[in-house]
Amino acid sequence: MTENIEVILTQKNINPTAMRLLVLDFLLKQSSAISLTDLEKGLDPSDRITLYRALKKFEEKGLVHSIDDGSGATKYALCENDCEAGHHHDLHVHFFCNTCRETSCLPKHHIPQISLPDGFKTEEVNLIVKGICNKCI
Amino acid sequence: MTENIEVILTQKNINPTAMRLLVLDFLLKQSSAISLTDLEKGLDPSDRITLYRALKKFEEKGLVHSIDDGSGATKYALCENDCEAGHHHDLHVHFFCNTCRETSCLPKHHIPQISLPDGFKTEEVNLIVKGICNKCI
DNA sequence: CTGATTTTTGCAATGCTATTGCGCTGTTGT
DNA sequence: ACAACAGCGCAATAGCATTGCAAAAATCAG
Ligand SMILES: [Mn+2]
Ligand SMILES: [Mn+2]
Ligand SMILES: [Zn+2]
Ligand SMILES: [Zn+2]
Repeated sequence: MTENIEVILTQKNINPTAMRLLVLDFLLKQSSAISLTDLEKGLDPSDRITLYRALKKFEEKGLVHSIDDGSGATKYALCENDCEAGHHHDLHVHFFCNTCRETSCLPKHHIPQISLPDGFKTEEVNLIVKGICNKCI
Repeated sequence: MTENIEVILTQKNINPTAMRLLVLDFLLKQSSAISLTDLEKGLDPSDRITLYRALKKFEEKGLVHSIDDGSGATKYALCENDCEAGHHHDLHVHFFCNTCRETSCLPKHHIPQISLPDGFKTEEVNLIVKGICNKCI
């Protein structure tokens, strides 16, 4: 299975270092998006900055996308496989649960077309729905 | 006109202090949402914390709403007149210009209904569109 | 294999933003 | 005048993001 993880990194042109294998392994086990602090706690003891740079590298190479859910800490989650280096296609809704404070990707839920006033041009859209998740009902 | 500003505060049950009159006056002059730092610079020399508490009070009383546009600093803008203390109705789209970095309310552009998976319940929606604004075309 | 080069890593340090505590001040009501 | 209270200014703290730099590890060239 480490083999498997290594392949994923290599296919994305990411040098599969020990630390990166650990990070990707951890990400694969998550059911929701995680913050850098979550990652740091999950892989304790590891250097926060190194983990930060691993996530940045993954993001740059199209392996993860970052989510600003308004909690103050950026969250990270694996991309669907159609993302490429420098260009993400994560145009889906993100859900933040006000109870368990977990952030989830809803890849099946695409962001609807947003009409804008004349002269405005859309480049990206960030849609966060906050409420109660299915586990907290 | 100071009279006018004072009335607005009083109607929202906000004690019209000198500092709050200045803050509201400044807010009324803006064409886009502003950060605490913008306010601080605009009203220089004023104590940042006092301004912060003025904005928080305004928000609590339904006079302004805060916007998390992903820039790292919370932005504030006056509410449409239907907001009340403790309950905002600012379900409109916000636009962040990647060029001039200004954040605008688009009160005419309501957030569409977002469908969620079974078991998820919506409480609020934050929709930020990023792109080029009409002044920066 | 060995020295040079590039990549990763770990740690220190910095910059912002948000938020709270607390004492001083100025206002208000008795 | 005095007590009670609201508002203000300053200090301090906490958390997150980001960069610089030097040691360590992996890669490459001769
Ligand atoms: Mn996502
Ligand atoms: Mn708005
Ligand atoms: Zn939940
Ligand atoms: Zn603009």
